[in-house]
Amino acid sequence: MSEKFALNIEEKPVTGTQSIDRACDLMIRVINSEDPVTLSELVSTTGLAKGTTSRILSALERSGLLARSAFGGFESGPVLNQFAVRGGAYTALIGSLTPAMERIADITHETVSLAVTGHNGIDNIAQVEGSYLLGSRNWVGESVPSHCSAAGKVLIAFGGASAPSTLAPRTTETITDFATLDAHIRKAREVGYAVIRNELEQGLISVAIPVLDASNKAIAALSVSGPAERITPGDELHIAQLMRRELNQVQGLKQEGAA
Amino acid sequence: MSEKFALNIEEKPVTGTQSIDRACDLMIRVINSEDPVTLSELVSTTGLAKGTTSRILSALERSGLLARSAFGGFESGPVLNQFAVRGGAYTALIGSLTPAMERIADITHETVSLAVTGHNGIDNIAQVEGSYLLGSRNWVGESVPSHCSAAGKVLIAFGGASAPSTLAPRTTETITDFATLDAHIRKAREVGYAVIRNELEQGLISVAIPVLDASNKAIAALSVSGPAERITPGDELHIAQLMRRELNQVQGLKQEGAA
DNA sequence: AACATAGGTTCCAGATTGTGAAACTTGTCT
DNA sequence: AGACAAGTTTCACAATCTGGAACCTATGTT
Repeated sequence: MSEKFALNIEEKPVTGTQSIDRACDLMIRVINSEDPVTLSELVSTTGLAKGTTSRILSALERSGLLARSAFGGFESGPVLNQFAVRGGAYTALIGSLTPAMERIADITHETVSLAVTGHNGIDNIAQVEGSYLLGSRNWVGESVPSHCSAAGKVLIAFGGASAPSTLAPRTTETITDFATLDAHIRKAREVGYAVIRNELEQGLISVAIPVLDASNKAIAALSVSGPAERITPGDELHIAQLMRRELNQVQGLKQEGAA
Repeated sequence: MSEKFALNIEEKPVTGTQSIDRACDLMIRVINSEDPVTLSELVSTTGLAKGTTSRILSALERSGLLARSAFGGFESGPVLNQFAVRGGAYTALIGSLTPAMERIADITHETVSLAVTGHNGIDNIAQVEGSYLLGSRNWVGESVPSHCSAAGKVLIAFGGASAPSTLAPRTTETITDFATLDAHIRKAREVGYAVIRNELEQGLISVAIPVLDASNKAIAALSVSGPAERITPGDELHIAQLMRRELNQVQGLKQEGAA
């Protein structure tokens, strides 16, 4: 009944951190950009005053989080780059699952991906290429909406993500109403895997299973993706079973059936 | 002549960013820590008020830069972890030099390291192990002072870093006066490589050459490290020449002899 | 069960701090 | 030279952040 309202309640006032929020916003814009971002670009995209932006960026630079590129513009600084070479927080997870992902890629010849719940959608954190020439490009480091990715659906189904507040369409087949999404989530919870067919991009099929922790909560999603010509509806179950089988070989992830 | 003064002038007033400076400090403490850091720990180490710390950390969490660990405490958040899997700013450099580093390790059997100028010293960003059992441990992600590392000396000598303001001793042989350091820097500039013998740690020898950009400015340093028993003073030149030879094979780094 | 403690969040009055317009540099193109 | 673009600094003002204290809420103790 409260579905109509459930989405708008997110807003909280949150005060006392204006400058920090602005600094975070600037920093994220800089590190998420391929190329260095100039002060003026940031001024025009954020709408902040030029002086304010300059002052904040200088502070971020002083701390080493950001740096000025030799050719002008801001980019990630030594502190963050150093953090990156250490590998971030996902290293252990990626390391333990890579062998399984490689075996799955060997068998299916399709691209195998690992994704986690991110700050704004589902984040792809690792990928192993299949042998087909036609396959997914490398999308490590990118995010996709949870309602139109197989990984997103299983993560929602198994408690690893919450449903998005808006269902933006990506194709004509993207799920755009909550009732349908809910049906897919329930189905995923029932059968243990989720599928997208043309919902993220025309012709792209993806099958995902959850990576569960000791309490059966999803901490990540493992998926196989390929073109509709190769992955038929009849293949979905087999792919899911194959992934489950390989994942069960992996040590130290969960104790099966901790009821 | 002005050497006596040159060191104390660093201090600038810098105002208008108190809260951002504090946020950066907290963030850096969190991401540089192995394990999640709790609010109370941060309160006691920084001396900030509890309420202030809580508010700042919440803002950082809200932005996705930090996150709360499932077991309590703060750790790197999805935005930074995602940045890390994309590889940070050093990916291209590491990728292009890794083959050369592996060949050097094959030939010398010693540990080969790549380092850049960091926010606070020299940052090790990649390493290839030699075959000896006795060798350097993996110090990727760690920093060393520039005056007692071979990488630091060449980076200073070839314009990639500035000399440190204080020369803290690490061993009895660490250079602690600027005149001696200056002599080493000049020598490095002259012969094209730098050496440390017991200056960082007793028994540790390291030979480094600069990785130059198109304008002959050092952007990184390549080094070979091993125990004094294996790397004699007579070996230093050969190691440097070997590294230079392998580095010259690498495409796209610089045009040799650009006036 | 009541109590105590630790770890964290929220509140609020007050002034320190951050703000933004404009002036000022610095560098680049015509 | 002159004009322009990009970035930094200045300054008066008040909005924003501060920090102490009160307030939660688990967890452990008697």
